[in-house]
Amino acid sequence: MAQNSTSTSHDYEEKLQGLLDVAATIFADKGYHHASIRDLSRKAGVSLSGLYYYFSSKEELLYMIQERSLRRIVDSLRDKLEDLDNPEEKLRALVHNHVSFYVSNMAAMRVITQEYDALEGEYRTKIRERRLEYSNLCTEILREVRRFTGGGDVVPLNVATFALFGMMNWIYAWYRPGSNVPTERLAEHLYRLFAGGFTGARRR
Amino acid sequence: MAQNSTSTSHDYEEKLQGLLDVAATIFADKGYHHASIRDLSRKAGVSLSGLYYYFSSKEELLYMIQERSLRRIVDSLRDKLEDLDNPEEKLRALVHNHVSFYVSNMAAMRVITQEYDALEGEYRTKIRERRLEYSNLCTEILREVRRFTGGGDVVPLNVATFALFGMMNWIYAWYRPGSNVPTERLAEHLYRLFAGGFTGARRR
Amino acid sequence: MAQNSTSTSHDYEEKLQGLLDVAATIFADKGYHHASIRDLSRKAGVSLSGLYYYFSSKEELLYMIQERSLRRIVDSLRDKLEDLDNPEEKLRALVHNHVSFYVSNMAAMRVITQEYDALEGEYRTKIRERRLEYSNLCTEILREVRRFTGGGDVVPLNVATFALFGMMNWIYAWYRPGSNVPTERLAEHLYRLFAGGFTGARRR
Amino acid sequence: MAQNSTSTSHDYEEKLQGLLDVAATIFADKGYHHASIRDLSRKAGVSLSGLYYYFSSKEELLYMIQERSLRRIVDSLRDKLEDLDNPEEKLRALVHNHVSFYVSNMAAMRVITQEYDALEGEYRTKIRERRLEYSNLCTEILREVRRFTGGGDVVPLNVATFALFGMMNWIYAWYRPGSNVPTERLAEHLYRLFAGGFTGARRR
DNA sequence: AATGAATGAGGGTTCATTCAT
DNA sequence: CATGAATGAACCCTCATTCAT
Repeated sequence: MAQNSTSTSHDYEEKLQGLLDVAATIFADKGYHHASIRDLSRKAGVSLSGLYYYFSSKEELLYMIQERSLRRIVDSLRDKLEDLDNPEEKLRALVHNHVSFYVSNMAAMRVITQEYDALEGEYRTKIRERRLEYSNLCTEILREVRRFTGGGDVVPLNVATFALFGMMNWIYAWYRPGSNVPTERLAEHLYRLFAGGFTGARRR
Repeated sequence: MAQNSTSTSHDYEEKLQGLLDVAATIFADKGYHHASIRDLSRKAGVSLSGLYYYFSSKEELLYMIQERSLRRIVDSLRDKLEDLDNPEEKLRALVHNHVSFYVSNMAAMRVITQEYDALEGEYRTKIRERRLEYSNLCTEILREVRRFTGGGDVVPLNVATFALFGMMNWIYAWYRPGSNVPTERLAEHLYRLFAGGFTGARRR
Repeated sequence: MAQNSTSTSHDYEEKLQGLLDVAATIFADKGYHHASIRDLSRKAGVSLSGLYYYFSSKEELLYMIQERSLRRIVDSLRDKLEDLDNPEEKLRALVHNHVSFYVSNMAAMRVITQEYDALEGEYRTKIRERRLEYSNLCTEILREVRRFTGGGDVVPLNVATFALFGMMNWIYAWYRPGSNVPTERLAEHLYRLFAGGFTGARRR
Repeated sequence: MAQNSTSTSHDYEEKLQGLLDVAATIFADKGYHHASIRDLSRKAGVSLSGLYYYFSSKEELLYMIQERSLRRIVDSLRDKLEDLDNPEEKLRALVHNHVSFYVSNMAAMRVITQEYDALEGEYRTKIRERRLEYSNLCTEILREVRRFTGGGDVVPLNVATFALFGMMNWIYAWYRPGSNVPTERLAEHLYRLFAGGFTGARRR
């Protein structure tokens, strides 16, 4: 209950996350390569060298942004799936989870979507694994949906998976939160567009 | 008819297009900001300063790549639409046109998709106009489709438009030509996924 | 006799010497300027700032390493000289003392040999004095040898002195302890090479 | 005979060599790691970035300095050896060649002597080979000398080789050209010191 | 129509050192 | 005694671009 330690790793974590947030914004705005550590230094009010106490390279910074957001989005999805049995509801949960997370973390999600190629070596490998984990989760749900609705397998599951992610990840290019389409509704639109095509694609 | 001048604008045009192609590949690979004019000089076998005879800045290079490809894709679409009356066939033509062009010009299309923000000022304005022209074309077709199939207007047309482009533009992230899904079939898959959802979204 | 204080200058001295040893190794390996205090912090298992309790600057660290080793080598030489009368034996003692100390303190000796120029101001002055003391000792012995063997003074004493130190200080560049030439023998080889030339140089 | 080309690779070579000379001086003065490319830029009157037209990294600069001097000293030695048969004369030529080159190229030679460890990878390998070539040449001459003078093999040839180089390479630490010992005489002193010990070492 | 040589601005990163705790 | 957190200065290097030739 007591919470009286003066300076703990809690402070560190908080400051680090703050830096990651600012960095995500900058990376989203100018692109990873065009963004400079000096930009971050300026916006975060931390000296250039002081930043390196929190990460050891610009690339690690990029990695941390991607890793943390991917983990959060997948964790939050798994949470929601636990309470659901109906495959279509699961798919619906996935879309709503993704879209809602995307909109509230536009910067980080855009970085994930656009700056994967900027990672190299081990960083890239680890992020690839996390992405794969996520898309596999999606593919499995789609498999259940198809089994459940009895649709023909006209469209390969992986094509469908990527089509869905394409629809959702393109959001950054046009959608602005606070527009006349609320996020909830946007998610529902995308869900219906995709699900309608996916389950209905059998007849033809 | 005469073609006897030793060095004509034909040569110039050919060489320029060659440079644009190489540049598109590099920009697609490394991203606009990370790519360097030196990379282009090396890959194209032209001296660094020699390049500046063909374009006046790196940004103009980026602009030309985007402008030319956008023009070609829209022109080719308009061509195909002329012969069609059925709205669903028009939508189908749009998807096939986009996907087929995308796959055979992966580099340039990726640059269009990902490096729009790298443009500034007048360049950006002009490309925005071309993009708008293209997406308006799409929205109009969707409007016709909806009128034709009599679907309810659950999903706003602009949302649908962007969803469709999202699906198609995500191709670069996963599809490799020569895979076991031929381009033709890929286009058909995407068309059915989208059209099924878009026209079927009324019932629910 | 009493040794009951919990933390004495003995502890301090011991820890300091440990740090100097580690530092000497690092300086020898990477060179003074290329080595970083962070390297020392890592290798010594002491925090970066914690190091500054033991020395006040990187340069002082370098100074202490050189000063202590120079003092030890000269002290040990003086000790040995006390028991000797024969000039040639004195020269032999000098060579053996130097070589044996050099090999067992390769790191520090290499630092002395190579990083004198890195010192500035007072530090440099003090080390210069110690070096001078040592080389004067050598020159004096050579003078005695020459008087004793009656050789002509073809080779100036200072040239001979530096030639001798050159031979001995180059050891770091090629000799590895544990090779098939034991240190004792190495010293004897160098002694004979030099003494033979120095005392024999008269005839010609 | 005509030599009227306006701007040729001759200019380039000349400028490069000039830069290498200035760089060698700086490296000799401050040490490779402590010296900065900015120092070179300043002293050479060339912009920082302009330097990179002539070399691609600080390390390549170091490599070129070492490589060129090593080649020159070995080439010049081979030249002189061609006219000689007597082994002792060959040894004498080696010492005179080394010392005279050393003194007239003090900076570069000091860099070779002191900054070998700063090289890494391929650069290091190549310089090691050149050094080996040189020291092998020396060892072979010593072998001939021993055979010729019939001395016992008390001192291993490699020990003798390194002792000789040690004597000669220590020059930078004390000798100043223009002192009261002319270079010619210095070389002769060192030759006699070494040769006397090496050939005389048999008697004992 | 093309190039070699050069530049200023800015990039990411490391460094020795400090200071409150 | 020892540390975590921070900093200013300096580092090497790359960049898009220019200009005389």
